[in-house]
Amino acid sequence: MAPRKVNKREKREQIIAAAARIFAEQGLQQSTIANIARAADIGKGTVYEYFPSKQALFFAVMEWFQSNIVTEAEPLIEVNGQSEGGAGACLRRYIGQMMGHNDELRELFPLWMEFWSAAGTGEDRQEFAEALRRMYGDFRRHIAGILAEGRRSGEFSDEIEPDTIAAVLAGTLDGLYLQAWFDQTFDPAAAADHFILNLLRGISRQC
Amino acid sequence: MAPRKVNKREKREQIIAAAARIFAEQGLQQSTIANIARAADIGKGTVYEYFPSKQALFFAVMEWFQSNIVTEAEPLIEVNGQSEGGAGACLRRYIGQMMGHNDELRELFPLWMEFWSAAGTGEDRQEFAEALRRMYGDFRRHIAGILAEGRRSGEFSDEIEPDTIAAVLAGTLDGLYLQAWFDQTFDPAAAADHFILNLLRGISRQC
Amino acid sequence: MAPRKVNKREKREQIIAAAARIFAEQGLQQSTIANIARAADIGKGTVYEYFPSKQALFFAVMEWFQSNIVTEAEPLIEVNGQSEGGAGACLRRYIGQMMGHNDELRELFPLWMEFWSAAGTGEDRQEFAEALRRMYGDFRRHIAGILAEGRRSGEFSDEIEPDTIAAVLAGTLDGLYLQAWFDQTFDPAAAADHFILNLLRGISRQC
Amino acid sequence: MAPRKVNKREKREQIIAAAARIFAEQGLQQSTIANIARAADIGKGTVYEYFPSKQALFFAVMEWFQSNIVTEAEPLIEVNGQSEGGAGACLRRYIGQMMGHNDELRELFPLWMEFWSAAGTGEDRQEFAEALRRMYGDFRRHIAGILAEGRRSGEFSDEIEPDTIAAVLAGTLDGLYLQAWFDQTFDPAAAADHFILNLLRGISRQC
DNA sequence: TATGAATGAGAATTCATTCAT
DNA sequence: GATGAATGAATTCTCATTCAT
Repeated sequence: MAPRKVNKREKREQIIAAAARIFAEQGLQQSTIANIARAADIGKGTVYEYFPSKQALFFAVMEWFQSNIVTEAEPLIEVNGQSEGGAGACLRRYIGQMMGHNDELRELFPLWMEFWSAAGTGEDRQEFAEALRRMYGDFRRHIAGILAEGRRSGEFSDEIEPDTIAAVLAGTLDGLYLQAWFDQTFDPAAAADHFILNLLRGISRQC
Repeated sequence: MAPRKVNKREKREQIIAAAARIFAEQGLQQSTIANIARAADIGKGTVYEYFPSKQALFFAVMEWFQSNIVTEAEPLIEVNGQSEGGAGACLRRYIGQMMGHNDELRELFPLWMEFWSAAGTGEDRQEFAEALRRMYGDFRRHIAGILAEGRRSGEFSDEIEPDTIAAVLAGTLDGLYLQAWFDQTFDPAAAADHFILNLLRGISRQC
Repeated sequence: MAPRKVNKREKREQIIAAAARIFAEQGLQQSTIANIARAADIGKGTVYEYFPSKQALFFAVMEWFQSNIVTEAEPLIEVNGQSEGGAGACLRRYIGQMMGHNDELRELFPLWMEFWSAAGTGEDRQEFAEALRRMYGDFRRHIAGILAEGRRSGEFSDEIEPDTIAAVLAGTLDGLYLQAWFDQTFDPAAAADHFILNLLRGISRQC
Repeated sequence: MAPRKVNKREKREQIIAAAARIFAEQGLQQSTIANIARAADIGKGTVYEYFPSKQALFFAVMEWFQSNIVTEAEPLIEVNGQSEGGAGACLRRYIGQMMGHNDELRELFPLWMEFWSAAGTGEDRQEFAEALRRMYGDFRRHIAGILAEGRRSGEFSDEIEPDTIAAVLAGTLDGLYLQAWFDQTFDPAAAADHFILNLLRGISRQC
């Protein structure tokens, strides 16, 4: 009455993980379903048991990426918000966390470029752009929250616009990774910290 | 003696311009040689008289992009470097120039994403990465030059690392465009200015 | 002793009925085993417990169709053969019966086209052609029997060839359904009757 | 300035002819573009230079079939309508012509079955049904014209309905071919003639 | 030099069938 | 017996590239 018992959820994750690796290595276009299936150690057809199309699989990878990476840093804020060292310290910690992802994720960075590309052109760009908007939205909100808190507490100048700065910082982190990708000698975490320190000085009230 | 030499160069440019438009609209993958040829108002085979392959054409677009866009802001520095308002004002002007490109170039922005994608994955990524490195290098050098000048003149703090901040700023501008691409309500030029003002305050000596 | 014997036969019928519906709706090619299984409310694998292949299932549908439809009109002849109104009236009734099938069967008409297609081309066409030959044979024999009876009794001309006319009439009925299928305004039963009346006049002795 | 010079019209016909052969031999489904291309002695991709899809090619075959076969008999009527032997003789000639197509066309008969199948089920059935309607319409109109002429001239009974009889006869011819397909011993032309003679007797005034 | 007709390698996707449970 | 997860053969269609004219 019952066929082979598999954990569909788990297998789905397994395929996504394999696909993420392949997509990161070869790009969306060069990655073939055959490659991905081989990497996931399953048959080509099996991929289609879990995802209706290559595009859908790519989108699933994107969502998986979001939950694993962007969301990962969230706890840092809620808990430590004002406690240790104020908003400035919190911001440094948060940015540091974002830049210091483990190596596995670092290897997946080219995925970002594929996400951008997918959102920039192509049939389903709206869908991809929307997903990216959501990712950036999360991030912006976190940063803006910290900045607003700092402004409210008097740590930061009244004149700063938390939303604007948060948006720019979101872009900054992307750009840092990008620089690091193209210039292997570049240390994005250290650069980010130096930069943030100067920025913090600029937005501090006592400045 | 060489009756069509000019013609050749012109036609090459014409193809590149058409290709840039198509690549920006449809992405590298979706753009077909047929489309590009049609957009350039020539035959498919003619494209191959000027470029050995699609890949090579894409690369040529990249180089054309660099000369047209990145380099465009260069004069601003040399000429106005220290003259009007010091290094801070110069930096603002330079960034403003970079963010304020005309509409034609704005429409070509998706090309960036394609460049990144090409440099992140794929067979010839090294070549593309190298080209991007060069583009960013130009930019970094300009910014670092302004910052170093400001530091030398005493306008900026001794502790700033011009190269690091320049690298981060390069990334920031990319990120700003990206934010604007995904969020149509976002004004990258205004955001950049607000951000830069705060940063300048942070790196100023008197702070 | 054989606790599920009946169940087996019933389930087989259930699958055939579902398959007939799906085949009629979607055609042999477009119908998937998955669709059929779903329509029969069983698992995909279960279909293979009852039929060795899709082709075999299709063939089973064909045989089921024959027993349900073609054979259905048979009793009309044996019983009423000469009794009511002679051979001519009998022929009209028989044809009328064939054209007046209930709606369920009318919906299954596209199956005929699939049968033809299967018998016309493809690997196993011989097998399908043989089955169709049998179906048409039944029908021809019925008609030829009526015609021969009418000739014997003097109702029809001596010169008619019952087998030939029966064969043509078999084709005529197919063609009528076909016309009706493509032209929804066409009433095949009425047309058949008008036609048969004229034909009967032509084969009558007194003509 | 000018590439390889080919007669596109001719090549199109060549592909259609090859496709018709393959479709007739193997059926729509079993025929692959690869087979067709091989039969037409061209590359796979070339097929797509002339037809956007397999479906479209099949449709083109259908239209080609119509112009070659149905239309072929048309001249017979206009010219000989009443001249030689009256409407009855004309009808016999016309039907004879339809049944007596040359061998090449006879071999293509399975195409009909594929046309029906395509029109009975599948995505684009409406389009195919419409095309068949048109073919049958031509045929019906020819026959009905002859019958109406015969009725007007007093050769046929006033009570016949030319349109109805024409519709049934259209179906009859289909059916005859079908019978002949399944029963190789059956001579459709002879059978048709015997049948038509009896029918003509039935619709004649003096009967 | 310019062209576009021809090509075939390659990729996504489908689905009948198998088989472990 | 019943099931549906897994599979890969097979097929359609795309498109960069070649080359005869």
